[in-house]
Amino acid sequence: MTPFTEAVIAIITNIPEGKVMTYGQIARGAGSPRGARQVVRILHSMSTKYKLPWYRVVNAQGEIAIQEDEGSSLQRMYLEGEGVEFTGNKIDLDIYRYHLEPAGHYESGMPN
DNA sequence: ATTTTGACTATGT
DNA sequence: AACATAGCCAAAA
Repeated sequence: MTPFTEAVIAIITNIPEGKVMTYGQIARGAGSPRGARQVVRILHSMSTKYKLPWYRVVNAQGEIAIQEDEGSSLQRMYLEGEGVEFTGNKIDLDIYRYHLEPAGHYESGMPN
């Protein structure tokens, strides 16, 4: 198990309900900026074994990346069940994207 | 060893 | 907004 794989699993596991992340975003967070397709493979092979919320992962356009015969309607059902709203066949990432906690994010403008 | 294959993305029309 | 193209990179063939 590579560090990258472990990081990907950890990140996906931590996506909260009602939020989504993109493949590329996960890859970057796991330390491989061009590893979106590797994230796909990991999901493909580990999603059941590690009980990952695979359905909270969408492409960079906010669309479900799989085909109907692969379970796209199930994915949409899961997401809508968590309150994620679709506009057409897309999700508004400005609203539903989950941002990983950046390194330093303590209040910068906290009045004292 | 080389080629093909994706649940992808950024970029340019 | 929708489509094409070129990168991408590990696993499978």
